[in-house]
Amino acid sequence: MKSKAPKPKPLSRFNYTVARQQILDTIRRIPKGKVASYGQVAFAAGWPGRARLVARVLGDVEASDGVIPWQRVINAQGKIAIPKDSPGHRTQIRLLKAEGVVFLNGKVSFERHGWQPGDPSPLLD
DNA sequence: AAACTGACGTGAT
DNA sequence: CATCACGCCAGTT
Repeated sequence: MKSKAPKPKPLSRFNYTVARQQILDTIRRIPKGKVASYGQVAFAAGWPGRARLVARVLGDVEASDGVIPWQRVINAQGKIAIPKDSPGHRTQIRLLKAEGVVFLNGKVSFERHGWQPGDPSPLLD
């Protein structure tokens, strides 16, 4: 059998405004020195399977959203999701290194820095 | 309305 | 480990 069935998800008309707020709140809970993948954030925010929604929200994020530790969200491969050439790419690496995140071969080890929703929520860090 | 575009994820090659 | 192909989702063209 080759079915993959990661179990999509029914769900009906969601509200981008609401979803965005939940996603940003979730990201705010990631402690300094830790990282989470897009899919992980989506799941923790209550939108399983919406990794791309998280990406979109982060892309739209502005100063008006307050302090969002956006740099702590990377892809499931432990790599920076922003295009290599983009200036944001280097910025993200700089910010993460500044908080103690270690890069090995351009990748972050979830084993070492992976955030778990059960961890204490600094809520400010 | 159809096609295209991504700061995604996963399994196969 | 690098690529590719798909699946998925919401916003843009």
